[in-house]
Amino acid sequence: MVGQQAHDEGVSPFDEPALQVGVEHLSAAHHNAASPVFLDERGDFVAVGVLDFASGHGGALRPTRGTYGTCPTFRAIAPLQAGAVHSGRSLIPRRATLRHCRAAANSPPGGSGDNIGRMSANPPTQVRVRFAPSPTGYLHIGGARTVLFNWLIARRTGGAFVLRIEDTDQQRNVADSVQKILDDLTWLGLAWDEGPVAAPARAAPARAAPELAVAGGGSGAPAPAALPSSAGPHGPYFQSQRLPIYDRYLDQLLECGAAYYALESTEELEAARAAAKAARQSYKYRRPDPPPTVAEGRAARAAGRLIVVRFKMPDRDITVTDDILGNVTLTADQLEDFVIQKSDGFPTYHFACVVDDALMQITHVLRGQEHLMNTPKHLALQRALGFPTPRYAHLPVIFNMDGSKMSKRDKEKALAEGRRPPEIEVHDFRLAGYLPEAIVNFIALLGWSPGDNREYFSAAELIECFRIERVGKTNARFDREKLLAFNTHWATRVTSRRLLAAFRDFLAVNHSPIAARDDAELDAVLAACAGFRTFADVLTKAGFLFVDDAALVYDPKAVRKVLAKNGGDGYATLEQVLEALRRLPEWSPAALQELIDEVCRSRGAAMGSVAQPMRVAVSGGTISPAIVETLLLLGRERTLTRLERCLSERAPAEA
RNA sequence: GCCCCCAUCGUCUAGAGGCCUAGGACAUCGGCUUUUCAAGCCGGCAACAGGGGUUCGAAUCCCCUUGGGGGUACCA
Repeated sequence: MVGQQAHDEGVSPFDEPALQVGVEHLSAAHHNAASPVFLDERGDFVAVGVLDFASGHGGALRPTRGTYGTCPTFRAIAPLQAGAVHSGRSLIPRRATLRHCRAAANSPPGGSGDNIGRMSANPPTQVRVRFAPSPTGYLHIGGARTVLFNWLIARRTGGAFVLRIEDTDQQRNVADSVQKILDDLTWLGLAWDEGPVAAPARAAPARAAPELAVAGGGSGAPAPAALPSSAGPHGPYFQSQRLPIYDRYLDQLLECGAAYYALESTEELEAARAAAKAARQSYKYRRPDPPPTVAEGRAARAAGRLIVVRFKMPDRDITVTDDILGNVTLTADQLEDFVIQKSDGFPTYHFACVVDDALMQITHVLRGQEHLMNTPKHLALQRALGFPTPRYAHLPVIFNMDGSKMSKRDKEKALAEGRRPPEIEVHDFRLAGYLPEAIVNFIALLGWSPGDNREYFSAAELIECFRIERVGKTNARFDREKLLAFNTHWATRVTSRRLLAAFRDFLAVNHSPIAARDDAELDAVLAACAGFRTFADVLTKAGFLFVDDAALVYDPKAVRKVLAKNGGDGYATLEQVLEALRRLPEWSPAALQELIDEVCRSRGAAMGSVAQPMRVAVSGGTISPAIVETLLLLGRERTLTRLERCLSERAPAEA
């Protein structure tokens, strides 16, 4: 209708008065079909708009409320524009570009309602997402980000978040690592709806109200088997327990000729690759012609040969439609017949993943960008098996600040070089004293942003705000300083009850004897250390409370600088302080403060030259809570004991 | 080598052809506060990788270059 007509004329037929002004003045301005310029009543230049008719897709203007311009496809985004108000000189709609115009035009009207935006052009009855780690260790922080985004989509849409363990590589599987991953996820508060059933947590629960990782009534005790059991309607959720399922589909492919046994040995293939490399040619597996028959393959296996099954990659280009990256096409010559079953009978990742995604009715696949090149394989497999294709979104990668990949090997390297190992896996951050709230908030911002200036988000707020279309394409670097700032923030935002629970978790995972202290004491410590960056800082600042008076170690540098210098002035101060403290009738904040003030006055000294000697004497170093807090926490007896001990062990004075 | 993806302050990012003299946050640098370490408050510095093109107008669209990343397995 109007749109098409406008397209032909190259001028927008506006139907609202405000817009007609622009049209009337159009002739006065420089304009042509491709770039009209609009003037306001006074003839001032106001706007705007680019119509790129030449390249075949319109673009248009939507200068004021309720109408839009020329591009037929533009109509599709009208719902997005509803209610938009423009003021001032600019009449450019904020969120309408050709790019989006096109995307929206391809979606059925009304398809962007209460779902996850671009990822649900065809809203399924239920969104089902999954995280599919292979059990090789603790959960990597990058994996945590992938989990988070999946989880957010599931929670936002009321869909299901499935956890599936991809343990098809028997060499790489690490014992106990499934439980570790489960623990990490639980600690982060990212509960799965279907998947392995977690064993009881090994440390005190960190979340105030952790969502429990049991679905489908998985109330029983963990199975005594090596692997935890699964709960959910599409289980088991361990690929190693699904071998018969893969075999069934494999036979189907073999029988219809879509796959074949490939007889080459690993050595032969390696030699062929090496030869291609030596000849500076790119290697591509060449399908035997004709390929071995199924009977030949089975006979070879029966004879003990280690052979694989390959999938016949169709000889055509394959385009991946990615909700973050757009369309990515791989040409036929880049696609080769790939292995779907290894010689040990296990499926490869590609095969198991496709079969399970289909059987588990996964609708959206969000995974790391390292999987982008795998997707054409998966698409072809889905087509051959008659499976639907889920929507895909490949997430940008997370790197170290120096641009290297964040790898757990970084930890070993640092240790070997005598540096403090960096936190790489979720568990490392837990041990280091971070709050899961801060981790979740921080990693959410790695690749995603809400579009406004907000940065602090609780999990609930993330669920509300997160949209896949706001995930960027660029790789991010992991800025530990910023994480620290987020942790500092969250430590002051969570309730004291929650903070205490998290602190207890920190103490428990670190096997700290302090975990035995009672709530009141730990609460007081936490309060005195307010402003701390991590729980580890709490220990550096208040750790002196938890050692025996006789075992307190004095930092020689602190003693020298604060007590012994200036002819032992610090010690002199201490003697006076000790004397006064002994006579202090009441161990209260006010009384202590008054006492310290009095010592300052009588000595004509600044607060610092009284408080610091005291701090060193009772804590052994220069770092502790505010001095009154410190004395209160320590109590009268221990304070006096430590002051006496400090004076009796007096170091030689320095000038 | 070949294929693919990406490119705004040091870092995470906002940016949807004219709201840009490019915004926010972290870091950093000043200042305030001060009893140490933190925290807090105020302020400053700081970016469109380069080159072409399209356009009246480009951070934004196109091309090339450069840089970064990924893939090129019987790993996932």
